[in-house]
Amino acid sequence: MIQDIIKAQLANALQQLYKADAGSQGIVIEETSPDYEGDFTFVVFPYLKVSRKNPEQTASEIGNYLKVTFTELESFNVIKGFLNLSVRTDYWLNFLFENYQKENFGKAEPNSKQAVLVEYSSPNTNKPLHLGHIRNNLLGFAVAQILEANGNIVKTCNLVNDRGIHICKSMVAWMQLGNGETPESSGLKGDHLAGKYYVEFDKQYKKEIESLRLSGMSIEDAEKKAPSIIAAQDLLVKWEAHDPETIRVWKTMNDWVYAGFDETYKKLGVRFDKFYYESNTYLLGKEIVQEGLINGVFFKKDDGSVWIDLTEDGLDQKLVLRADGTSVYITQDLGTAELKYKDFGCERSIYVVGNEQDYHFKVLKLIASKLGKKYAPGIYHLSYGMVELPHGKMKSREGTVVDADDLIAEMEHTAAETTKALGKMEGESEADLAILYHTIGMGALKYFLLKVDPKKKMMFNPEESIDFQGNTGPFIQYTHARIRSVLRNAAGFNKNSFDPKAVVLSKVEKELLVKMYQYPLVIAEAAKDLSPGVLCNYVFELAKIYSLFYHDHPIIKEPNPDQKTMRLFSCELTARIIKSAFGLLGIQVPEKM
RNA sequence: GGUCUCUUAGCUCAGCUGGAUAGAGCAACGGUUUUCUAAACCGUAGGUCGAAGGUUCGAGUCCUUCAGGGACUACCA
Repeated sequence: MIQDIIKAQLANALQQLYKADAGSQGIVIEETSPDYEGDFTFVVFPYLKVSRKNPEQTASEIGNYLKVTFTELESFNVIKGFLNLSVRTDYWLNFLFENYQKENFGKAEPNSKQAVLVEYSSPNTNKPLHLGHIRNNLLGFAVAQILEANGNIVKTCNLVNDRGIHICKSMVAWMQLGNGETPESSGLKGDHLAGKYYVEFDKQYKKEIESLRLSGMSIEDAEKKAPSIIAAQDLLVKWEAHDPETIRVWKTMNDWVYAGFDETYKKLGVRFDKFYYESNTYLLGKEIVQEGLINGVFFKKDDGSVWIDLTEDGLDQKLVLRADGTSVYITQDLGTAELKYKDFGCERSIYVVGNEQDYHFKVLKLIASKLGKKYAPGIYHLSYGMVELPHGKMKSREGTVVDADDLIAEMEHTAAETTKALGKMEGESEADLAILYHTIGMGALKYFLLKVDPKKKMMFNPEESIDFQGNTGPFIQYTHARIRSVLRNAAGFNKNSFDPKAVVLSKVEKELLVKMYQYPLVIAEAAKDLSPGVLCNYVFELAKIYSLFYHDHPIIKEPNPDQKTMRLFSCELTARIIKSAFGLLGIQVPEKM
């Protein structure tokens, strides 16, 4: 990379001129701001102490030194303490020529880096997926893809929360009110059917609490004594005792939900290497408790419950095993971590889970490391922010959710309307159009969710539809479609005649080349930060520069064959990068739209 | 109460380990199509980066305090 060469050159210059031992690692250069002439900028302020000259003199001195030693340097200019360096045009043209037809440009050597396990999605099986889950799924998928492109070996898994009191609530309501309703008989998708009874349960439960309260009971008591909740708790006990009828209903309902999830996952385009089910893992972790007791990490209270004291680490005491010997959430997760390590052998393990569980994962990692687990340092909670509506957080029970399937359907619908209104796709088959609408609708939705920093909470207003113009998925997809159209029209053009010396680069043309040159670095940065947003920003900037280039320069009609070739190569590489980057984000790009 | 976190244009968001005059998109207003796809391009307007101190050559970025949001602080998962 040219950046490394520049840094080495600068380090050498500082050494020779001022005897400053910076080492190329310590040198920082940045992209020159567009308002100034140059490609890269070196800020000399930190080195005034060693140069003992004013900023301008120092920068000029370094610039003049580089002019002699650095052959790729075209020119330089100095403004205050900023040394702006321009790289020779040849360098960028050679880059283009060498890479324009590389299928995997930007991606690191596959399987060249550490193995990583990414756990994401992890749904509850009592209700359908909503917008928050979509964010989780897209993030998990994109992060896995990005890590893979970065050279990591990546495995993905999904820990399905298929048991517990919330599942029993749906079951109770269905058993009492369902009259044997099934997805077939109701025409409802399985997960939506289960969700319907989850809501039914809550309605009935609330009514019961209300009437108990009217009869003089306190709220706390009413919440515990309401017949519905008692029924649900009974059911949980029966489930744990493997009562055949309970297990049968549980299995039936869960299977409906899985069929529903499967459909939604397909529409979202996410996949998993392995599914874990909590019904199989919820008893895990007890051996670890024993282990911790033996080596003194845990302690037992008089009632028999087992705890860990994390007060030294600024946290509280935390229960790891109940007095009756049953495990709690953290116990299970410790056990599951062990299981995952056994299954995949990944020392690095990423959990894509909402930021409401920051505390839990802090504790998990801390306990694992106190237990001396090899995988403890590699536990990483990719803590993403909630998706909020104008009224606040989404709550399934209260029906204030943006349903995943509804939203996907709406996005496809809007894509169809917009496409029809533009009228460019007339004559295409219905089947092709359906695929296109899905591609564009999902492109808009995915880009919308992925472009914001995962760590930050984000706002979604259902009243305002997601844009298809500007900084959006469809704009970038459109840029790709446009390039493909140019390349189709240019088919048959003889690309052999390419003499770099006969080419002149305009400002935009050069900007485009420099932008494309950055792609490998952007993948590495996105992987380092586990942030698909970095990639979104990059590909948007690329598409913008391309659009300007396209607007200002003829491509097919360019008379100079070398210039024309250079432009076609630029088109080709831009299209490849857009397709590649969007691929990592899980977004398809159309040939026409 | 304690811990964590957020606050940048009317709205939604960028801003890399401190660097030049704080950037996009949407919304508003005006312009560009006999020419390779106008889901595009160009322009105008819009900001005391929540507030106040501090650190230094330099702070949206680091530190402190305060204000206002949010999350967590379950023998629920």
